[in-house]
Amino acid sequence: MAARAELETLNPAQREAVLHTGGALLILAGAGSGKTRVITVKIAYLIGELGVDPRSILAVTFTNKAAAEMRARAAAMEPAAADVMIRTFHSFGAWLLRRNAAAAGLDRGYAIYDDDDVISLLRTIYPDEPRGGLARYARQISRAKDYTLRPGDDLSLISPGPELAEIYRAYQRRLDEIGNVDFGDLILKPVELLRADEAIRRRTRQRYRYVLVDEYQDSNVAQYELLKQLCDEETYLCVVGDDDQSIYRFRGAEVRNILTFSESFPGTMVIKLEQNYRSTGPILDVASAVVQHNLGRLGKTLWTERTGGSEPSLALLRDQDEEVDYCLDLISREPRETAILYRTNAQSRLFESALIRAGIPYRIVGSLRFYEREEIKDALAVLKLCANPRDEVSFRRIVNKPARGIGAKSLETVTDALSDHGGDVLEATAAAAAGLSRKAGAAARAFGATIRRARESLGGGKLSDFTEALVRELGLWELHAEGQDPIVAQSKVENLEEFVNAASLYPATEEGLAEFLELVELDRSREADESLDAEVTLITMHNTKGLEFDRVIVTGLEEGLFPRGGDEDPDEIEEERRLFYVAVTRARDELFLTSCGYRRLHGRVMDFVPSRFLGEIPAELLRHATAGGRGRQAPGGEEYPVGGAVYHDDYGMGVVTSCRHSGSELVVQVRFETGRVAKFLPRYTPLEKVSGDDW
DNA sequence: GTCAGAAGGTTTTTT
DNA sequence: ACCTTCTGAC
Repeated sequence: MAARAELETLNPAQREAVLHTGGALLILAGAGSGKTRVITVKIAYLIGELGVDPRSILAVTFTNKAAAEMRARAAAMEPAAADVMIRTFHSFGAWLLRRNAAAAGLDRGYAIYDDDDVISLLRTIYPDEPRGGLARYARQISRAKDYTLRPGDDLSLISPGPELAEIYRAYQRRLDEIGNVDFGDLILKPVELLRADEAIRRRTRQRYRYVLVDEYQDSNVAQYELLKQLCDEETYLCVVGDDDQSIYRFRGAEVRNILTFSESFPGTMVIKLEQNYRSTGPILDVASAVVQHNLGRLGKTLWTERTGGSEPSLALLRDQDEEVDYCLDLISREPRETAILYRTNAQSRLFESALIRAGIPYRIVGSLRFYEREEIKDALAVLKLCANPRDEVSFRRIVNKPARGIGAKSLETVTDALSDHGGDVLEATAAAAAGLSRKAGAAARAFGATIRRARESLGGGKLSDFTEALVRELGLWELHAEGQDPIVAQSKVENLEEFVNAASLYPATEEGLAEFLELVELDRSREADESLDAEVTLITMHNTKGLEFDRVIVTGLEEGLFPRGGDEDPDEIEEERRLFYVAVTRARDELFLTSCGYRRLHGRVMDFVPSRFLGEIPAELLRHATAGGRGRQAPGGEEYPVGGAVYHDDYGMGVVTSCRHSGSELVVQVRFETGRVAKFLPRYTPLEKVSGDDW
């Protein structure tokens, strides 16, 4: 269907958003309100009806999946949309840097370091620092870049002391010497490039007259700065997002970007998309009731024409085992597309083993990622080293894998020689080989020669053949094929084959290699088992964004687990509340909530009180389910007098410090003789009242 | 270099 | 509880 016909099927707000021209536009699109549709129709309309050159449109998303979907849907309406620049923020940044490599101080063959590579690089600078410390530095540096901060800037926002500046400076110097970039650089470097180079800035602005941004609530400060650099007074900027779905603060996303968009871009028009096409009314009521408790929001109320629908249900359960039973019971009683949502990945385990036991096929999203597997990272390191012989991180990963006698001592000799060879590890290896032991020297020479020969052979043929031959020649294929566990080995070989296969679309040239590496580094979202169409999906709440299911079970609604942490940071609680909103609005037809009285966490059993979010839902919106599974114990309803003595099997004697109702639950707080204070639900946790005589 | 056992540390993770 | 990382002995 062409854009014009498509327009007729939109609701008035959607149509207004598509037709809007002039100044900046902020589309506040509630969950399930058809925002992707609006963007894609807008792209098709610009091209097909307004005659806009598709090459002058830039559409930015956060995930490759979203970009691919946008491209496909726009092209279905308007074939010329194939020429629109539709990319993720990072991929656009990488493209801009590759295109202006010299001006950005980079080699065209630069590779992108992922988080693990960043830690490895930090380790070369701080060899004695434990991994946890390095990971913290890596996080802080990454966060600093999210805020466009450089080592010389005030970093107190990220970390109080002076040490971060020094670490960041040393890290960046080393990274620049190597000539690679990290994820943060893919945004920050383009910002700096556009700021510093007027000609490139002018050229880029002249090319993109229309800039569209999806999921704007997830943008960070650096991405905002990039938009600022891309847009002049004449650029048409349209951002789409939902402040209530901003859930990546911990990664540097700034809700303020969307909250203050109108001030940042004067003359902004705001259009709200509030009609939801996904969920039933009662489900939206639950979502709205909770998210309304947030102070920092623009405010929007979802509504739907979908009347009826079953009442969302809350089950207060004794523990995880009952929770698992409850979910399986729902699934087997009435099979249909169901997603089991949880806050932390650790919670998936019990569900997984129960589903296996019950013989119910399931799909787990986001567990072990393809590109994080050892064998794949090895193969990637091989290619990265071919692309950039200054890549010390990749060199270190594979130079002695499989073991060929190049130990720590030999490595040190090689890296000591680096500065004499412009950082080229292959040259340094050749030069240092003479100073090594006979065995290490020969091995190092052979390793270096293999990589060098491979680099020289670039220029034709298929990248898949190139990759396989090299990985085999280096002994990595054999290493992984002959692990102790034949099942593991089998899967490793299959992964390597899949990796090689992915490279077959690229030529074995320098450009082909760089392109393939970029694709792989920037698109690691694919799951190993995405083809499996099971009815049951296990997934973290974060991972559900953009997805929808007939039936959703939100599990683990317990204070301390969800929301996580205490009351210290109100912003954090608001973020968790948005996560609840995201989770609930994934459901089309049925919503179930569960909360456990106690659960095993970090090896010990801990008591939990129902999540505050449950208390924020008016009682009439929820049906209270009785527990399935095994029977409950301890009759509820009995009051515990404050000051009265109680006995708990694990904690011993204590005094009641408070006793109140939370929803329909009686919550008792006890201070034990040990000094420990804990809350209990007497309905699930045996808490024996002790008369004064027994003390 | 490899292995076993100890110690440590545990949110979420589009790129 | 569980998984990764560090350590010391062979």
